[in-house]
This record gives sequence, C-alpha cells and structure tokens, in this order.
Amino acid sequence: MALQLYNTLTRRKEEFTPIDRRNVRMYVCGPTIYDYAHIGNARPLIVFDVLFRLLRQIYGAERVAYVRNITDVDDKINARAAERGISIRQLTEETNAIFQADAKALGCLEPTAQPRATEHVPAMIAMVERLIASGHAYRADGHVLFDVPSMPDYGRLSKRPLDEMIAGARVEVAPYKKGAMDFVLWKPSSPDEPGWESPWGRGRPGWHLECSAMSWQYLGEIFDIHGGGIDLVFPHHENEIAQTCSAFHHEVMANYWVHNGFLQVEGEKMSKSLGNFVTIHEALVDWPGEVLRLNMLKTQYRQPIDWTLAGLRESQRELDRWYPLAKQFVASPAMLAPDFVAALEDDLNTPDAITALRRLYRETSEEVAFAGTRFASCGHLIGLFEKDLADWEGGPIPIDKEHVQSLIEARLTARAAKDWALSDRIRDELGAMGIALKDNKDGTTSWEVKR
RNA sequence: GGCCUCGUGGCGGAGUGGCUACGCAGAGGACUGCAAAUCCUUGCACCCCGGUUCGAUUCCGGGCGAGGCCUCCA
Repeated sequence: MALQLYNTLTRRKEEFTPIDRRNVRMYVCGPTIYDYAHIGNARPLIVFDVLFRLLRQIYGAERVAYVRNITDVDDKINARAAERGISIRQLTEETNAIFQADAKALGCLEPTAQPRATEHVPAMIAMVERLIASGHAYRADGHVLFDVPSMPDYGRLSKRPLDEMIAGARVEVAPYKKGAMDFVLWKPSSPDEPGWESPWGRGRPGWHLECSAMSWQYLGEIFDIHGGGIDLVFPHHENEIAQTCSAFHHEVMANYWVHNGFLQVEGEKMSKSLGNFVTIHEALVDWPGEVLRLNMLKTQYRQPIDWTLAGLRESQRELDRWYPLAKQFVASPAMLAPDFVAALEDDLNTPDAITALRRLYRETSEEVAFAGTRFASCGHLIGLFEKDLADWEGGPIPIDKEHVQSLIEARLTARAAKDWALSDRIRDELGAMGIALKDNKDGTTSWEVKR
C-alpha cells in the first residue's frame, strides 16, 4: 500500500504522490528560540521525524529534503533578551544550542536544513517586493501589509469564510490597515530593535513571511508537505499560503498540509499558571529520550494526547523489556515487518505500528529468529533501540557500575553458600541505591535502575 | 457567535457493518531458597436516543459531554 496522509486542505486521507520522486520536499515550522522548548513542542519534532524517516525508507535517504526553520527574530526574543540583560545574539545562540540538544536526545535525525530567519532577510524583502508589484501588498504608516481581499481563496485551509472572520475579529484593528484581516509583512524597527535596511526603511519581517521566504529558498515555489501544529492552521499557515501563492501566482503552496494535535498534561492544558509546564530539558532529566519518544508515538499524531506520569512509566517499562531482546539482533532496512510498515503508511498510525512491534517481540524465539531481526529493524525505523544495552540499563542517573558489580558478585557467592540472610541484605542494599536485580535461571544476575 | 476535533474495558489506545486488537494494571500458573524480573493463561468495553440494515461500537440524524482554534502558541 502506498503512503496515505490526512490532508488538512481537503480534510481527508489522501494517497501521497510527490511532485518529484527523486526530490521529496517537506517543510515544518520550527521553534521561536527565546526559551526552553516545552514537551508540547516535542510532539511535532517527533512526529515529523518519524515521517521523515518513513519518507527516507520509501524514496531513499538522499531523495528527501526536510527543512525546519528557526525563528530567531521575534518580539518575544527582544523582550526576553532585555529582561535578562543579554544580547539578542547571546539569547538565540544559547536557546538554539539547547533546542538542538533536546532534539538529538529525543532521537530526531537532523533535518536536511535548518535555516535561520535572520540569515534570509534578502529573500523576504524580495518576496515583499513581488507582492507589492502584483498589487497584493501595500505600504501604510511605515509598515507593509498584505491585502487579504486581493486573495479570493483566503481561508481555504482553515475553512473560514472571509466575511465571518472580519465580523468575528476580536482584536482591535490598527488604524493604518485597509482591511481588518490584513497582516504585517514588514514592520519598522526603532533604533534599539533589530532591523535591516529595506526599500521601506529599516525594519524587520513579520512572522508569517519568514516561512514563506525560507520554504521558497530551500524547496521552491511549490513543494510536497507542509507540517506543523494544529494551532498554526490559522492564521500562520493561511497567511503563508496567501503570501506564497500571491507572490508566485500559483494555486497552491504545498500539496499536503499535515498537522499534529495538541498535548495536555495530566488532563489539563499546559500552562505556567497551572504549574504543569514541562520543558523537554526537564523531562530528559527523569526519562531517557526514547521513553519520551515512545510515549509520544503511542497516540496517533492527530489525536490529542494526555501527557501523564503513568503513561511515561508504562513506556519505560515496555522499553526495559524490549531492549535486551532488540540488542541481540542487527537492524536492517530490508528486514522490516510488512504490517508495521503498512501501519505507518496509513497516515502514520504509530499506535498500530507499536502493536505490530509487540507481536514481533512475543514471536521471537530461537526457532523464529527472523522475528527478532524484524523487531530490531522496525524499532530502529522509528528511532528506538539506538543506545547500547549497558547505557540503557544504567539509565539517566549516574551510577558506580563497578561497585554495583562487586556487590552482585558478593551476593552470588552468598547464595552459592546458601547464606540467604546475607544475600537478602545485599539485595536490600542495592534496592536502597535504586538498583533492581534480575536473577536468571542459570544463576547469573543482571540489574537495572528502578523507577 | 463562527470553524474544527473527539467520546471504546480500571487506565492508555487502535480498528471494524457480523468473526469483539494491543499494552499497563488485576487474577491464576510456571520459574525462584523467598522475592523481583521473565514467560504462559485469563476476566473486563464500544456516551444516550432515533433511523438505515437480516445485523451497528462501526453508516446517517438528533441529543448530551469533553477539548481546540478564531490573539502569541506545537
């Protein structure tokens, strides 16, 4: 079966057909780097990483381009830098380094390009010029605005009729706007704000413009997949479409619009005021990145997901079981299980794919060793089983492994002598250290970190 | 007010017009000096009311309930 993707543009699952099989192109909206990314940000990171991996599997690793932008010019960034008394550059460098480390710890492959907005201002200016020239944008009070009524198709992605949007607008409309829905392409900067020289004076780009300009530069005027969180459908993606289609006179910007659902924490919307705000960085202190990844993939990407401690424990437990088996086999792209791949190809049905993984786990035996190879291979495809077994069992907490080993040997000696009291005391001592022992039939002992 | 999701067993979570996944937890068993871990077996469900149908958890309509977007947001 061919890859099927739910397309927000048509609100149905469609068979994915790339414009060019030798150059499959995907753009995903990346972070604004002003603070630690939260666990909700991890969802698109992981979801589109899986899609990237799947596309590479189907079309070949060299034939898939995945662009994820970095927004490093934004008023939130300016405010935060001022707050902390550091330069904008310092803040964005620091935050970007953390973001990159988080993404890596979550097992995400590096995108083929991660363009930064500040390095693509000329393309943005060029785009605004095109929009002004074709009558889709106008200058007003130092700003350049997109003339929404000049785009008859506006609202197609989010299915919002234009007149209703205007009627329902809850924001105060800036006096220089011709239409209530018009949005900023370029805005003037005061001397202390970051800015670039342009035909309209020193200023900076509007947020929506960045993605249109960078996707154009890296992927062309029309490309295959545009991804992001469901909340970006309106206005961000709607505006991107308006900009790109108007600038290049096309009907479409991307053929498939893919949006991930939101994440809640313990049944509530994540927010700083509720105190349930979790950064990826904090989560990685308590859990291996693969636990966060598996936990995320246990829900299909369009469904809302409830992020709970119970769920994380469950994911940890399954991976603890799976790891020793997976590491006995060598993963190979040629040894994937058909039902596993079919599940992924069905609009990234990762829960169903994980079911296939569990079946392979159960089926593996000495007689059915190929199931084990499939198990390892399928896990590898979605970014699991990337660590060494010893590192996995050691967990994220540093432990003196030699000391643990010597205690285990002392206990085995005691057991051989049937000194149960001593044996149990050592087991308790290790338990107090957070180490759980696992005795095998043949008398050997392995261990793992308790949770 | 407009637009859009969703409602499955104790919990998580797929899927299907009839043969009722899967995981966790629970129960029973094997193994063990006793445990833990592991392995085997197993109970438990499809929000409500209509309609279509031989038959609906699955399709259609209505209701109730939960959530999201419409302002920065993954």
